[in-house]
Formats: sequence, structure tokens, C-alpha cells
Amino acid sequence: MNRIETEHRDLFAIADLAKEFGITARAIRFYESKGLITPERVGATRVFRRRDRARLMLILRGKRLGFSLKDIAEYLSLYDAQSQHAQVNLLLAKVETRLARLERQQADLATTIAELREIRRLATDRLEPR
Amino acid sequence: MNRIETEHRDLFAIADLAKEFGITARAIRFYESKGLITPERVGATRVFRRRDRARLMLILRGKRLGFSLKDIAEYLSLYDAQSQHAQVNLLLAKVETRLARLERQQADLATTIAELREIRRLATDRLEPR
DNA sequence: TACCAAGTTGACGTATAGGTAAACTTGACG
DNA sequence: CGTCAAGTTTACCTATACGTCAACTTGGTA
Repeated sequence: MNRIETEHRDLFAIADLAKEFGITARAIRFYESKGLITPERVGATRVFRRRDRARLMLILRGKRLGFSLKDIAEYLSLYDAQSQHAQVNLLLAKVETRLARLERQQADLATTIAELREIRRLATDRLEPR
Repeated sequence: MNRIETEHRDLFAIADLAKEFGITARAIRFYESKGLITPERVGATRVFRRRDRARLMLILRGKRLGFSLKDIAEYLSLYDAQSQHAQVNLLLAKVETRLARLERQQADLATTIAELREIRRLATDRLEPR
């Protein structure tokens, strides 16, 4: 299966997604048990569509950013609420909260990256004096 | 105790730092048990210097960035190794690894913040049409 | 038809990061 | 001297995020 085929496909098995994202099938089932994704079933077998795949990407990105699955569930609901209707004010409040945290994180990141680059510079200088 | 006093002081009790950083004394003791900080003792009582306070700041920043305490321990060792001497190449490898992760995180962050701002815009529009 | 690969559920185990409670010590103060 | 605040250790408890295993079903293939 090549990239083009993957992009065109509409149905995925649990192993397809596990392989594509480098996680285990067990993890995907776990996310479903927490309500983060809701694949269809054909008999007992899970069948994933592109929507589930997209959600999975959002989940993994959230994890890379250090969010708990609970946080991520709420985050995903922001996307859902949007297309539905929801209590817009509540939605906005949550978005603001999350944005505030992320912006602080962004500042932390910049500082840390700068410090690490400085450490790298000092270490490199020691390797190549002059 | 005002800011100036705090800045000038050289010795801190565990409660001082806990209060200043909004964490519990238990958490600080836990970090010590993991070797992240090594306060002096006067009898059984821990006495913290500015160095410990600075490390605590690095620890908390690391946590905000989603690192495990183990990661953070290694991260702190980068600072130590620098002033000492260490195996510079190994140090550099670790710095590169960490930088790579942080830079990916930075990209994730930018994407996520943009998406949340878009969601906020859509929600705001719904509140104030026209 | 016999069997393998892939899927499923459920139970149990593990690592991380502390919180909570008990029981004790110590220094300062009225 | 009594006691109160603040500190200490030890032990046990909790939540999160899966991994591992057992036991079973099912669809396709030799």
C-alpha cells in the first residue's frame, strides 16, 4: 500500500492506523473506550473512516503537547461543538483557557530552546577551540 | 516578606519555596527523592539555597512542557555537565535530541493555537453577527 | 476441513507523580 | 512547662495511560 492508495482510501482497519501512526492497536481501543473516537463496527470488527483518522491525528498531537486524554476529549469537543451549535459562551471560555496555557507553553519553549542552543554552542566550542 | 527581600535572601525553608511556586512541600521532597534537587540539611530540616530555587524553576518549566521527571533529571544534568566537563559529544547528542523534540512541539503548538483562534473567531461571529 | 492471521473483550500489571495520614521531633513563645 | 507551628519519615492510596495475556471468534487459504 503506497501513499496515494492510503490517501484515497476511505475505510481502515485498526492495524492500518496503528501502523501508520506508530502506536499499538491496544492504544486505539483504549482511546475508543474513553470516547475519543467512535469507529463503526462490522460485526465486532472496528472500521475506521477518514474522520476517525483525523481525530487520531488530533489526539496524538495533543499528547505531544502534554495534554491528558481527558483534556484532549474536551479539545475534540470544541471541534464538534463548533459544527453543531453548543453553548457558545462556554465554548469560548474553554478555548480561552486552552489558548492561555498554550501561549505560556510557547514562551517556555522559546526560553528552553534558546538555553539548549547556548549549551550546545558552549559544548561545540569546547570541541573545536578557536 | 516582599519581593526585594525574597530576591536578596539566600536561604529558604521548604514552605517558602512551596508557597512561591504554588506546589506542595510533598512535591518538593519527592523531587529531592528523585535526585533533582539536593538541599542542605540542618539537623533533619532541609535548607534551600538559590541554586536549588533555580533548579526548581527549571523543573516546573520542564513539567509545563510535558517532560517526565526522568527527562527533567537528564535535562538538569546538561546544565551541570556544562560547568563540569563531561563527555562533550554525549552531551551534544542529548541536547540535539531534546531540541528536535522541542522544535516539533513548537510546530504542533503553532498549528494548535491557530486552530483554536479560528474556532474562537467562528464562535465569536455567532455571538455578534454582522 | 483444518488452521493461521487478525480481530475482540476482560482481567491484571506497570510506571509516573504525587496526595494523604500517622506518628514523631524540635524550636519558639506565653 | 505546656503546646503550637513547622518539619521529618514511612506507608499506603490514587489517577493516568497504556502493555500483556488469556481465551475466544471469524474470514480466508492450502
